Amino acid sequence: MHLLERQSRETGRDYALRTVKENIITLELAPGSQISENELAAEMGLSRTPVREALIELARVKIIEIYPQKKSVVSLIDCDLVEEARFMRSVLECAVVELDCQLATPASLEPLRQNVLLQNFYLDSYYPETVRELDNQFHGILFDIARKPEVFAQIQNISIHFERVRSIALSTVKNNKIVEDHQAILDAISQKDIPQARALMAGHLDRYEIDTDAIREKYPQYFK
Amino acid sequence: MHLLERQSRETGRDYALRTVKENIITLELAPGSQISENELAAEMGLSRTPVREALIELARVKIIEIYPQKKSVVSLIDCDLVEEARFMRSVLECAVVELDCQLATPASLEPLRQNVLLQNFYLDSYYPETVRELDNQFHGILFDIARKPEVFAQIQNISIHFERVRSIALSTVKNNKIVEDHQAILDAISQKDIPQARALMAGHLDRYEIDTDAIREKYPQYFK
DNA sequence: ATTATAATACTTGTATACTAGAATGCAATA
DNA sequence: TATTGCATTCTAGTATACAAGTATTATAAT
Repeated sequence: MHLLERQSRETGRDYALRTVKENIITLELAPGSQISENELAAEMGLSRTPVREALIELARVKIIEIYPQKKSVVSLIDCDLVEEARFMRSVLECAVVELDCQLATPASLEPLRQNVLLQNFYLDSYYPETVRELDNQFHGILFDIARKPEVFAQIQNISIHFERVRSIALSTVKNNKIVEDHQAILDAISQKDIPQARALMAGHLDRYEIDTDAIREKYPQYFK
Repeated sequence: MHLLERQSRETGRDYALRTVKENIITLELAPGSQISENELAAEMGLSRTPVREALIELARVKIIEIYPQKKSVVSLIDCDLVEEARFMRSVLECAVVELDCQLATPASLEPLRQNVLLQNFYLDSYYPETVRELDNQFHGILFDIARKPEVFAQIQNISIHFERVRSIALSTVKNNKIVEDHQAILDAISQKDIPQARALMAGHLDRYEIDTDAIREKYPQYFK
């Protein structure tokens, strides 16, 4: 497992959660692989308690499955769940960009502009993690402008199914399409063009859906 | 605190979660009141561990706030959060009834019909808990028909903010309006009338929003 | 009387010990 | 050889002990 640096004031539980989550998304902890509270605890230099608390949280969104007294495994990729996550995001994000068109001001759009600039900057540098982080930030800012930060937080829980698939796709799929999408969405919001913004967002999130089949070809053992 | 009956095979954590959640919704654990892992554990006949795990889960949706090494409290009613929960539900439920109009068959609608019949039956009997349970079931069935069960599960997490407000409102607001809404939504789905179904659902969920102000008048100390 | 300080009694966070159940492997027996 | 049974060794669930931080309270000094 790839260990992250533990941040100051970060509780053991938060550290464990962040680490395990990251390793699941990057497939370092592969779909279907067994995980042990004891092993993880030892690797991260923690006791079982904080690790266990983190795993419970991950089990709640079905990204890991806990079989009591038997074992815990990283869930296989479940296309139904990925579709549910996509549906949830798509529906909510489209509603949010509509709010953004109504609520955005030049000032509140500035962080968004900065973000897209950074995305363009890192596009050719090949830092996949940074690109993914900026992508997440972009969407998070949209929820902030719409004053729905907690909705975004809740979406992110189930979105891990989505992100795991996406992290595979990012290596093979051109990121420039994604950044172009973001730029176009930003422009539509600036012009307060609600139908256009909604359509662009819907198309943007659809991009990831298409990739699923290709990934399944490549890694069939990762799928349910 | 009002103790529930522990179900067979229910883990201590699930029992604690169910109990605390119920007591928060019914205001038995009032907004703003301090809670202690030790006290709760003693009351429920458990140790701190399963209780603590339940509280962590509730803190994740901000229905309780944990101040490390200080205390934990039941969150005051936060109108912004209630609005976010309402927004999330409204947007997703409207999208789901649209799917229902497309996917529903006479057979798959049968559970929904049964549910509405039961709601009418209990309407005059004054079992507020049963009515609330049937209400939840109604909405859950809509998500099942649309094949989005996990989305419903996730919504329910944040919806506790909503439900807490609703549980106060139910005593004062006429339930028959709600059951009438449900009947009308069911009819619209049967007729595959998408615009009507969406409009009815939106109006249905709006009912709860209106009540918030009245409750605030009555229990100002419960609000942030 | 008031203020400062120290003791103490709480809180949650973490580590560890113990319990119960399930799987595995080995040995004994048919 | 095949099968049964027991022991070992996993697992997660729970209980408890301890650590670290905060608030309160009491006591003592000014």
